[in-house]
Amino acid sequence: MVIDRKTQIRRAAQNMFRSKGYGASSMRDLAKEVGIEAASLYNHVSNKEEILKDICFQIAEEFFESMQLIEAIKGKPKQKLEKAIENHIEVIIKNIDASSVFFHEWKHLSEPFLGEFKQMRKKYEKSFIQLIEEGIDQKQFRKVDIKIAVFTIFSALNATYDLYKPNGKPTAKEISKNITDIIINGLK
Amino acid sequence: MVIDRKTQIRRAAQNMFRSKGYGASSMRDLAKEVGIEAASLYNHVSNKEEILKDICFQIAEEFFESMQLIEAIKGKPKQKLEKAIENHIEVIIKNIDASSVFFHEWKHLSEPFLGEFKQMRKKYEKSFIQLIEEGIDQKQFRKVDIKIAVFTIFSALNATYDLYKPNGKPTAKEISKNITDIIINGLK
DNA sequence: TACCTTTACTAACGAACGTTAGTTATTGTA
DNA sequence: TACAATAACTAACGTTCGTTAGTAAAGGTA
Repeated sequence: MVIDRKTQIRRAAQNMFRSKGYGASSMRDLAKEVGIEAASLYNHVSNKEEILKDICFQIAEEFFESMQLIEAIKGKPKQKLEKAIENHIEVIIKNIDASSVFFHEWKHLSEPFLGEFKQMRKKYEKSFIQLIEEGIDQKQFRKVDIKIAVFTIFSALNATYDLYKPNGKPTAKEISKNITDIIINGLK
Repeated sequence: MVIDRKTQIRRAAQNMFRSKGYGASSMRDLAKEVGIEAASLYNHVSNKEEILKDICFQIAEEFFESMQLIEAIKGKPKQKLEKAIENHIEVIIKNIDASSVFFHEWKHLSEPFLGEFKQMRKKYEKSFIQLIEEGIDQKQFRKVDIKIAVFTIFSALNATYDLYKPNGKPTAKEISKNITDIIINGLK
């Protein structure tokens, strides 16, 4: 399968930004990875930040889409939360480099993208908050501190980065199942 | 209280590395924050990486010390794990900027520090793994996938960064109690 | 064939980077 | 009072950075 230069640049950037960080990844490094000169990158992207912006916003899009599917479900909060976590982890795994950049490198965006980004993230968090509120209202969940719970869950989902190895064990499903299990049922 | 220049530099660096990242923090920025010229920094530190190294290794030291206290306790695994989590969060909160640097900027270390750092972290993780293994053996915990559990817990503890605001709500104790509660008992 | 678009190249720009050299003012100590 | 140490400064170094200008080769289209 042939992939075009822009995609090639994008993939190299995801990988490099993830492993070295945005600031430590130079356009020259990136060009070398792709196999062209640094100046040639500018035939495909307009500047360095655009690459970061595209990565961050595309992943944001994916998270949103997966959440919209959840909100359409007519199920109990517990099932919805389980599904939301599963979807979230799936998005991470399907875009393991890009989503790591999404989580850790967004702060290098400048305005107006930075503000827009933060807003989107807040909206996504709110969806999870509502899910847990619903669950508490319907007595499916204990009466936990919602804000702390949501941030704990979000952080816990980031374990995926340390756990997932392409084409290896544990599989995406196993990771998803186990993390969900710990969040819902705890260790005890 | 008078604090010496080196401490002043260290604190400014912790704060700047955390908010902008190591790569995006220049010695000139740092100097400005301290109120001196960039060159003057070199009267107090030998180079930029040394600052990062000192921050990372000092926090590593604190995590280790807190874990040694745990291992000396003669209690049940569940209590030990609870105490370990509590201590861990306490170290984070007591060094909120520095520990954030510890978690996110260590990758900018070069050898031999990088290798040494990774080794220390692995050792610390192993302590948690043993705690959970013990708990499963003694049937205080369910039979979860240990590796996934530990990484999930570690990640969950990082929620502290998003939750803790100096001299505000929620307090360190509240954060610690709630996160521990979710990890041990789950949402259900 | 003639032209346009695409994509690569080399060369270079100005800015910022970490760091060093050399100097000076201040302070503590003999 | 004389000397040494400390910590600040200015100036500059060589390097790397993101990016632009200008050009050439290749391929598609009229």
